[in-house]
Amino acid sequence: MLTRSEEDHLKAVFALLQDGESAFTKDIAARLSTKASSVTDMLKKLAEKGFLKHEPYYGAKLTAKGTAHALTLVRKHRLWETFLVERLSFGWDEVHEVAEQLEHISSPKLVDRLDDYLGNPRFDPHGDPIPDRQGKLRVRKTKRLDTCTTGDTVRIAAVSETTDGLLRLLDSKGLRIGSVLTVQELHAFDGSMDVKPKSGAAFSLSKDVSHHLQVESN
Amino acid sequence: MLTRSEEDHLKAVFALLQDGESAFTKDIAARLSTKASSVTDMLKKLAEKGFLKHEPYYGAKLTAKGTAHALTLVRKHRLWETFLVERLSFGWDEVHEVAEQLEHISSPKLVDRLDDYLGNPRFDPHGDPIPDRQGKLRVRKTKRLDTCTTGDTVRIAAVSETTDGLLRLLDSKGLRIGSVLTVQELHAFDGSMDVKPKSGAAFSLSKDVSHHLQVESN
DNA sequence: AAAATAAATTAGGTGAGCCTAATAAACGAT
DNA sequence: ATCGTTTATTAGGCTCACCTAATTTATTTT
Repeated sequence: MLTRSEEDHLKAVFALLQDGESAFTKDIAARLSTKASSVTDMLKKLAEKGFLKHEPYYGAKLTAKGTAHALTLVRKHRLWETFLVERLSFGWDEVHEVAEQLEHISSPKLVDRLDDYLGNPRFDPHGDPIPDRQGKLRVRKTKRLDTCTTGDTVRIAAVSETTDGLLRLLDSKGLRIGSVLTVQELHAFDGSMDVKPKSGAAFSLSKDVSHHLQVESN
Repeated sequence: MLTRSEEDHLKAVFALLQDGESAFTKDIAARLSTKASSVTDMLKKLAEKGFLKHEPYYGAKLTAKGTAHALTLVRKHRLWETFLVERLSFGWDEVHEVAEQLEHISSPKLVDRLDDYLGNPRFDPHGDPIPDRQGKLRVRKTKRLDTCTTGDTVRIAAVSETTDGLLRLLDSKGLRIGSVLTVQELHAFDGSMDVKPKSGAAFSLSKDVSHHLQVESN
């Protein structure tokens, strides 16, 4: 059994590895708002328990066991978010903290029943894929909005950074998962782009925003 | 903010006081499977924080603040049990441990939304009353089955000790909340009684069992 | 390649929440 | 009323998950 803190560290490692390279001590610490030395302690413990490999000074890599456990956490987190939004009418921008607590509830039966109750959803309210019972992640072929070019018409599939600020900004523009929009113009000097939603007036999105929107071709 | 352990101690005190007299150190320790000395520590802390009054050697009494907080815990526990049984098809005898975890999730919004989602139920699957948003407990006038006499026809309203053993025993006899039965004969020598369900053959219930069944007149 | 810088680890300390053992208080029986 | 038993508290110690400060390793700059 893992403690809540151990699970948080495991999830942080998993999340960092998802985004590309190694998970470094300082990045894990930043993500969890703790200090590097605390992270080192934890990495040693998790390595001893067989959830990851810790290469001192070169970060951590997950073992199969660690990946499997991290996926159950992601599964729980996203299922609870789905429950909160779809059944309890929470806004998609206010579910994160609560799901952060709920994901640590330990009851395999509960997770699977919840999954069935929600109709075995494939994606959560942010458009992120929900691992299935076996821990398989179904991925979609998406690209970042900031890699699109003029004329592309795409559907928003996911938001990769779920900060309150970004989520509220999107909400204020009327954007959500599934929104369809066309790229109208690219501004090279600051990376911003003008986009036009299917219905409504065009507006501008900064690079900061478009970088975090995963889209699929329409 | 209270820690999980503090909340567990608070709830134990509340539960003991419900059943009558003072909450003594040893009883709290027994309920939480810890040692008396640990409980003393915790009682001091909770007293300092204003949730209870600790009279050394004479147990603990809750303050208004303590009672209010305990009631929010009871509310959460019973709402989650209701959710698990009514929405996720859990058996009423397998929800306790999970609800024990869920009750510590801290989000007032979540509790109230869940309450609405479930249709503001007044009683949980064990027949115990669910405190409302203001912490008010609606009580029913019930008596224990072992205080009934021959000829009484009553409906099972609640089970006061929710051990797995007792719940399964009831299940095996076909008894549940709402079951109606008639007292047929009392056996003074061991306190057992013969009861006949509305449909089906009569059987015997030990004092141990009838003592924990809260019933209301039919 | 030596020096400066950045990052990670180690060493050592703290508070929370538990424990055991020792002591003190309350209670029940004679 | 005193003795013996039960129960509670205190004293002191342990582990866990954090911290700061010191040290070591890796990387970048010159």
